[in-house]
Amino acid sequence: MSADHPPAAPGTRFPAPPERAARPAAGPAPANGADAGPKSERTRQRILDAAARTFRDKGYAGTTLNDIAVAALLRAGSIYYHFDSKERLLEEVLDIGIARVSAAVQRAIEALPPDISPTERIRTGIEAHLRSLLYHGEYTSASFRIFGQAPRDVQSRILSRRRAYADYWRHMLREARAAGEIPAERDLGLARMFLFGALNWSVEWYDPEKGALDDFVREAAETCLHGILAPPGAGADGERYAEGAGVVRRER
Amino acid sequence: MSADHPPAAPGTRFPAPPERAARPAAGPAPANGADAGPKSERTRQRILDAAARTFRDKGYAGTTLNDIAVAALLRAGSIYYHFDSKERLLEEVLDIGIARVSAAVQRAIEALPPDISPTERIRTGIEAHLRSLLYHGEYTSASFRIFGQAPRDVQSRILSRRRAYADYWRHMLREARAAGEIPAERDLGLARMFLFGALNWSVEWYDPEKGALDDFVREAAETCLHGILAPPGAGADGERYAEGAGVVRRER
DNA sequence: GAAAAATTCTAACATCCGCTAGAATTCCCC
DNA sequence: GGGGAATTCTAGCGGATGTTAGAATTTTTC
Repeated sequence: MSADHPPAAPGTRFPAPPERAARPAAGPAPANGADAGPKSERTRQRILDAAARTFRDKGYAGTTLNDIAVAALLRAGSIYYHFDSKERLLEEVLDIGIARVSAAVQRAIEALPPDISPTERIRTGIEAHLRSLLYHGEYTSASFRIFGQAPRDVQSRILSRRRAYADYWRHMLREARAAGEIPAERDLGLARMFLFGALNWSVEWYDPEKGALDDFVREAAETCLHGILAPPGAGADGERYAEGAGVVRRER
Repeated sequence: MSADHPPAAPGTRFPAPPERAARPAAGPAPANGADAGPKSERTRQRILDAAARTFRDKGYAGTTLNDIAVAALLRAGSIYYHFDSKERLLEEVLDIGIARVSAAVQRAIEALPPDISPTERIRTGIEAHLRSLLYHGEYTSASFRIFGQAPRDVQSRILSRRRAYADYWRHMLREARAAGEIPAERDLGLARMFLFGALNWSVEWYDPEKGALDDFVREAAETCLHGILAPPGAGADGERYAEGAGVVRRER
């Protein structure tokens, strides 16, 4: 929005590099573990993180390389040492995003006892999907929020991963129907897209201040599975429909 | 993407104005009805239409005034005769968008018999909302798709109208609960946001080629009201859960 | 601690963007 | 059909943007 780095006064070599800020502390030795790579691979991470957050907040076209650079504590030109272009940066953010959601959901479901019902698998999937979007989900939320803004060729390169994730859900829903837990008339494609819509839209309005994520996620799954109207699956006793139930509870 | 209007060859006055294309046919006399205004108010409309479509497709920051101008069959500078700035153009598109959805939903619901159940009112609202998004809905879909990309001050100026629409739904949901048609434990705020999410996300994927809008809209309401799992409200006979129901019907 | 490799910075280029001034053209009314 | 108003166009300004080249600096290696 504003000029962040005015040109150096002539004679001065460095015009106050943007808060060189605590040179990542480095630690004893990067141990070459999972992500604390060879050396200043750390910078790459910092740029990616900054890009994910900025893309998510300002959109793709609305984000400047300088925005990202400022957030990553370096200058715009330096980004090109780590990434070929703004497009590739976007591509990687999008890719990491779905990969994480996909992994989180799969992991959560595979951790369930093998004989659990398809419905419970779906419920777990919903909760995991939401969690990965809303809890430290800069990549995941960016991935869903700005996919539609990405250039065509980036979209198509990301598409295979997205398709795989969709297939995973398609499969789950079919199993639920095969088990007789989804009525035969229900259009599974539509149901799946509406489910994605309900879940993904939450990044537009969810406010972590407003309540515990656990409660939110549980209630969310309930609403998706049983709809706005229907009674919660468990008890199914008619009393819940008793007159006078119109008291406002904790509506936002 | 590419340079659409190369500078005029010196000596040539007009470098082929971009397909002056069938000067809107004009008709006998504008009759000064609802929207066929005084005179070249028509141009204003053309610009607005082009802006709605382009904003929706490319996002706000991703849209150039030249993009809009090309789609509206004039040059970028001419837009300023009708609108003060790109921001105001956006503002008007967003405003028209919610106004239309809001009006369509309200109209549909008010056309119902007065003694109809809250549930049926909600169902009608869902169908009307979807219809106004998906059928010739350049403004409506733009309004929901790019609101989050709009500059803060534009958002806040649009907010009152959006809030009014949200209140309308809040009211309907409360009445449904008061009538005992929504269980007391259901969080109405969450339900409403999930509903909006499911509906609004449809502009990201709905393909009019894939089937009649009427069928789509009906099935959509059913899914939102009763969830993915529950049986369709009408019959409620258990047979629908019969074994072997896992045949794929018309999944996308 | 010096040489080599890796990383970051500066400065600039070419392009495009939103926007404006003023000339050119078109429209409309009498 | 002539004249004044309405509308559109051209041309360009100032600034921002993605990107690049090469110098400067830091880090690593011996």
